[in-house]
Amino acid sequence: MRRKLTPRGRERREQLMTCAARLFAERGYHPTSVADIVAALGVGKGVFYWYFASKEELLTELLKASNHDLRKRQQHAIEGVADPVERIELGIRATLAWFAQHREYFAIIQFAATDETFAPVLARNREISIADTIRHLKDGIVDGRIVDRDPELLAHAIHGVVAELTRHALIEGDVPLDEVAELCVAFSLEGLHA
Amino acid sequence: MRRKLTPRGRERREQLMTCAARLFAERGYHPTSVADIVAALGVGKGVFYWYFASKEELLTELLKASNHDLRKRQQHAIEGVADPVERIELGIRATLAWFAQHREYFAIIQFAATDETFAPVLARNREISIADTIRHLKDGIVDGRIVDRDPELLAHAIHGVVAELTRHALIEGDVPLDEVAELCVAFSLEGLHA
DNA sequence: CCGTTTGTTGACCGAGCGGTCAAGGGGACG
DNA sequence: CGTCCCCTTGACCGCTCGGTCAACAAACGG
Repeated sequence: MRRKLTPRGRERREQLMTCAARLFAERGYHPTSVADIVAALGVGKGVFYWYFASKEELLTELLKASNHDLRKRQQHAIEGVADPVERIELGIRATLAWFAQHREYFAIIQFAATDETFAPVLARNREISIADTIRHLKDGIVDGRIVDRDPELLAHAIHGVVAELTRHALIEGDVPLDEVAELCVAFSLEGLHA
Repeated sequence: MRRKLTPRGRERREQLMTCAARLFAERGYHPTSVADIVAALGVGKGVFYWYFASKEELLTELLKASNHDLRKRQQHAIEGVADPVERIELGIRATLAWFAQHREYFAIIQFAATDETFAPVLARNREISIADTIRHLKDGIVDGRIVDRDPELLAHAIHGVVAELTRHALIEGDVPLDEVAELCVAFSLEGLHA
């Protein structure tokens, strides 16, 4: 494993990450061997360990990079919008749109949550995201537009709706994404109430 | 592996399942070896393969048995209640109460969802549960008490809220379960609306 | 008291894993 | 051309895994 990379090296590293992400998503982390990853790229095993210290480190990098990318997209989506309820809505839509473009990561993240080696990384990612949501919720509560309940629990509830409906939309290919996003927002704002 | 078991045999089988469930929850499925399981029980390796054809079969049995138990509890909870909204509420509370008593299974189920070997079993369990919820939702929609939106998506939304808040309540030990159940119900019924 | 069935043991096996490393290619630069 | 250094190779290592099996113990019915 080396730290300084030439442009060529940086590309290889990215190839490895992309390829590994696809395989992890398809077959799972443990069942995918390092040999599988390098074979899929048609290179020798040493290449892997030139760019990563271990299989474990690769997944950690994958989790960090994907979360960074998602977060960037969310922030870009709500940029310049003041209304807290609207910010929540735009955040939800951005999240769904991101996962639609990076389907592989859903399975990977879900696995990582079950493995105590990676759970900490994921927990940190989630905490940040929850904290963001809590901020908007508090603003909305102050404005009297959002029900006055524990913002942390509310934030988790929203995350739950988004996560499960994202999963459903990604697996059942026939559900139009817009419709799902619509319902995520509507359900979060109004619940089942007629 | 044998099919006919004496009472003594049935007890051993249960010991293995309980023990394995604990280890799977603590360390994960793949990282827990069959040797670990039998060692934790202080028996030889042959015992495992007397009761189960494979490690895979054990987890499948675990998933089926746990789902059967949860479902029994849900049905018992809503038994004799006619009102659809109330049935949904009682179902949610029963689910949370069951997971509070069987914490191990949350991690196990979450892992199983990420492994294509076990995903089908889990998908079937979920389908059944979603179908139950859909029935109540449709009743509520007919009554005009529930918003007229796609019941399937609504059912998934409810499941998402319950799953995520259950996870949060189980991991953050300090959140009182009643309060979480309360919010699950309130959020599902009214959303964020003030 | 013996035969049968049920349950248990732990050494053993082949396979596959994550990870190492000595050796060698090839582009850039003098 | 020589000589760096980045990158690549793939045989190899130690180890653990899921799973097998011949032998044996314990319980039970007759």
